[in-house]
Amino acid sequence: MFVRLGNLSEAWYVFGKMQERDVFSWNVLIGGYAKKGFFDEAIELYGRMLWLGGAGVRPDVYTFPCVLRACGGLSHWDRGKEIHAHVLRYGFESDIDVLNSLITMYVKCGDVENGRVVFDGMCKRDRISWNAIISGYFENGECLEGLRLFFLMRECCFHPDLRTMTSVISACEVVGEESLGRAVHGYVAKMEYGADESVHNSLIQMYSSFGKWEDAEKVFDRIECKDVVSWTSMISGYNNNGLAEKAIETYKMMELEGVVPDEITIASVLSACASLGFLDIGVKLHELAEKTGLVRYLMVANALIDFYSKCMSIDKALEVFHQIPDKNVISWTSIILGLRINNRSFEALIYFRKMKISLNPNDVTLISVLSACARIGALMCGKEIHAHVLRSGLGLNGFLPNALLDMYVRCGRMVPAMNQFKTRKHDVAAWNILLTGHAQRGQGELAIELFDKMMGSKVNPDEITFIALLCSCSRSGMVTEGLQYFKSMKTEYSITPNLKHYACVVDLLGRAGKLDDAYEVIEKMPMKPDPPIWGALLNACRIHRRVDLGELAARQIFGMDNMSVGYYVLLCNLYSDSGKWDEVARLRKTMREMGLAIDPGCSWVEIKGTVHAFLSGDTFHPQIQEITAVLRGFYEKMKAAGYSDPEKSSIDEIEESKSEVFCGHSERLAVGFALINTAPGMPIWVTKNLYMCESCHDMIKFVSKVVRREISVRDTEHFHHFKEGICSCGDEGYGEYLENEIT
DNA sequence: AAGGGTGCCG
Repeated sequence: MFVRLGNLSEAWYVFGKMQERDVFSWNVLIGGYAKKGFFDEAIELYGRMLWLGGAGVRPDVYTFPCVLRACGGLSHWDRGKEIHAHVLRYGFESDIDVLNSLITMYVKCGDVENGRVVFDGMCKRDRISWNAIISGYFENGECLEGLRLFFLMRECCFHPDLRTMTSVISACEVVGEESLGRAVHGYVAKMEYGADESVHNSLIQMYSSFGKWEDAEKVFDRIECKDVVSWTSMISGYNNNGLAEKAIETYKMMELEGVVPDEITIASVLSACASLGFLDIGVKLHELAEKTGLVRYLMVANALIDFYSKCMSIDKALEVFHQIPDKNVISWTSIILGLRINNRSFEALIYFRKMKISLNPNDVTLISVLSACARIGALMCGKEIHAHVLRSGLGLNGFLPNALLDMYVRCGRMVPAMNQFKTRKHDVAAWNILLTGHAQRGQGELAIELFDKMMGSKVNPDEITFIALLCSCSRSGMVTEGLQYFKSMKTEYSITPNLKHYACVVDLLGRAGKLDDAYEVIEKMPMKPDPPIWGALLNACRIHRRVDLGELAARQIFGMDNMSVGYYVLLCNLYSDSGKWDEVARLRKTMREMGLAIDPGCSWVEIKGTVHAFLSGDTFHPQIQEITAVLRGFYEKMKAAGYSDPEKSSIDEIEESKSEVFCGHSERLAVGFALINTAPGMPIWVTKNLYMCESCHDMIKFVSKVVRREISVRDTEHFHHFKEGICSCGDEGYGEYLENEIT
């Protein structure tokens, strides 16, 4: 009685008082513990029964299933094997229930082979035997063998039940058997009792994973009593098919229906908010999770980190991260990636070091860290990860090889990049990474050569391929070629140009001085131009000092309620380059009133494997006195050689520019620091988060000549390679980059 | 028995 009431301690007490304990009383107790999930206790009791039970007490057809279930639940293979021996010793080798539970035990311990041996040895089998072995194969990843047995089951005239069908449906999903999945769906629809929620839920999941979200929707709509799993399956189905808006709509409907979300629902909806940048809805979900206590689930906290990061609220993400008591790999990976996305790659590397103390990074972690290394030119750190990848064998598939390739390309190391490229089969992304590398160096000819090679290798170009290609043409002034490729996108490769391609074309024409043509492209394009398109025009107007058209572009951008500082800076530079100082002052005032802060310039330089970061106007660096002295020395020499400062006042980095002597720009500081801390003659590699200014460009050119060192500065757009007083960009921001490999 | 959080190249 007490067992049935769930009061096990009371039952144990009564059991202890009993004078005579027969098999039945042992069974009741063992079964009670096993059913409640107290598997250790159940196994312990079974042991006592054998030792203390006395001559008359032997395990029977009821005892074995209970204790085997406990072994399966704990994945105690050794114990299970021992009990298998007991089954044979006590003569139950032909009892169907006992053998069925043996199959289940082996399967749960991950040993489907021994389960199969038991199954094959049975002289009679029932539906449960078939279910046990079939779902065993599915659970252990051998879906094909499971499906084979499923067909065999029907040949043997056993009718599968709903449980069988649920596993079969998820097996179809795993092996990607869409037509079989559809057939199973048809079969289920004709089943005697009709399908239940779990069958429908797995159908939703299966169709979603095939990208057939409309079919998933049909199944979902037909479910009469949708439970939390049905709703969540549909939400994540939309999510995985890139329909985050629909995912959020579905969640709202679920709320209206009064279904209570659980931790998985919250995580899925947060993921939808993250991809859409819906800060307010996500914040509400956060509040809900706090109120209901669901934040305690690691999955929810991790989803929150990702959500805040992608909504550019990295400080909130950090707050959530630091509140997690036991962070797992995903928590760390999410915060590292979040810092990377929010332009805080330097800190991302610091978090990676901290993480490694207690946890082993996985492939996704390494991809995120490599991406951070690529942003700040942390070559040594990237190489360290490369070594780790080779040691761990993680790098053979997935995104890791391309992440390594990207890291080498962005760090300017083309030789290891090409080695990385050559060692493996390349997909579109790999080609795109190399193309992007050429675009950054303004190597239009090389980009076209590479594109031809790519076409020769039967890899289909995608939309990103054309962005890289158009970019390369634009930076090299190859207008005709660029326009030709733009046209061929649709005609030859059936890729419809998107907003980004149009932005490239506007840039292509604009940079070449064909400003009116660029404007015409914008006017005639089939979709509504977005801020980056007008931004490309504005930038072209800045280069060619066309105030009227630039103002028109700026009005369009500001009319779209855009809060990005970059466009204000561009307009400001257009005014200052054109000598319109009143307008500059007016615009700066507006910016101050709007509370728009200009991103601080930041440069990084890696010395002996350590990345050093410099902010513009940095005065706190321990070696700042020395750095300033060195730079001042060069400045004096330059002036003596007849150099005069450029007239314009750039507000790219700091408002009160100290341009007369020493502008304090971060790339200068980084170069100065590297000069002091590396051996003479050694090359210097600097990475910067904004564009280089003209005065720094002049100065570094001069420095490269005086100290006879090669200096590379990679800014957001180009690689500048300074050697003997000449820059690879040809002082135009574009030009030939001389490949010069130093590792 | 069914649903889940992190990912390269504009």
